[in-house]
Amino acid sequence: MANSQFAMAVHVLTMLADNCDERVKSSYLAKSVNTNAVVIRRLLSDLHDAGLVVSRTGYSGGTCLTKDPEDINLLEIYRAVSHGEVFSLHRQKPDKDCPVGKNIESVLCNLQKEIDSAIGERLGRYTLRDIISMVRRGEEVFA
Amino acid sequence: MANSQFAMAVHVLTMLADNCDERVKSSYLAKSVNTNAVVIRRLLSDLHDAGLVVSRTGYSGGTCLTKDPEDINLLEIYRAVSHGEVFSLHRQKPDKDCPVGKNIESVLCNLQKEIDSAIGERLGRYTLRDIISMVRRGEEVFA
DNA sequence: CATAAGTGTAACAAGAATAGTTACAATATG
DNA sequence: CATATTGTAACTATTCTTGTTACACTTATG
Repeated sequence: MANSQFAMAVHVLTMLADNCDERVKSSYLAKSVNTNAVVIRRLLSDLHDAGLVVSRTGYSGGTCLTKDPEDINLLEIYRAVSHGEVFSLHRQKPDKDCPVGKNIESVLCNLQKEIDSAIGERLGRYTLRDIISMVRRGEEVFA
Repeated sequence: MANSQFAMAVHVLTMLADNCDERVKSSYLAKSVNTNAVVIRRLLSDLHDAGLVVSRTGYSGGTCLTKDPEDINLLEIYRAVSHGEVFSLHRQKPDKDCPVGKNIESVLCNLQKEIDSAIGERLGRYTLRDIISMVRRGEEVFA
């Protein structure tokens, strides 16, 4: 199944950035993302582990960013929620008796790293502040 | 489940490049990749659609490359087998009544395109010939 | 021309990952 | 104490990829 955690994470963090002054509830985020509040809380748990948000339980609980939106870049978000790589290596180990099978994995593994770093470089260019600006510009454009 | 089509495709095409002079059988490829021959034939079908290989049925049938290895770059291979993007957008459409929900998708969609083009740029740097060289170098190193 | 060795592909089962749902303990406010 | 909220476990549902079986069709060869 397609993994939409990064999309949801950016969405959620943008909402939090847009409500820096208050604790935002998972049910509120869930409504905007159009999913279940538990799904949001699981996502927030990962973002918390990455040090991006902090939550409070109980009455008037909710979640806030730990930093200013301009200090959170998309690479951090990507790293916080994405397990795995751009493309996967072989599911079953190739045949070591074949000259190609024997070495193809390490070649692909290096390639994987190179692609990942290219993605990281690109994602690192944008902060949550940029996303907010783009979202707001979109609002004007399509209003 | 993790998608390993690109890894398998590079593996298979490398094998074909290593055996340019003969028609290679799906069972032979399957043994090196360590999977079922039908899985290989399905993959070859995609590669055929992309114009990278040509097959022949019947007795002494099999598959060959359509071009020299130096004329096939990794981006073509990636495009031939990968459906979908680096990260997925929302599974359910976000709430259009929320200012963020309303616009976040188009922002993420543009980001998706930008990341994809970064990947494409990087993959375009390498040809199948480069992969063969790397595989061979690996052979010497670990022999 | 019969047989053997292939590909192409459909149909289905198996496996794995993501997301959705329910339930409930723990926690904080008033 | 009553209420609202998070955190998380457990289970189900959905979706995607891979593996397997089966078989029609194609080609070379004796």
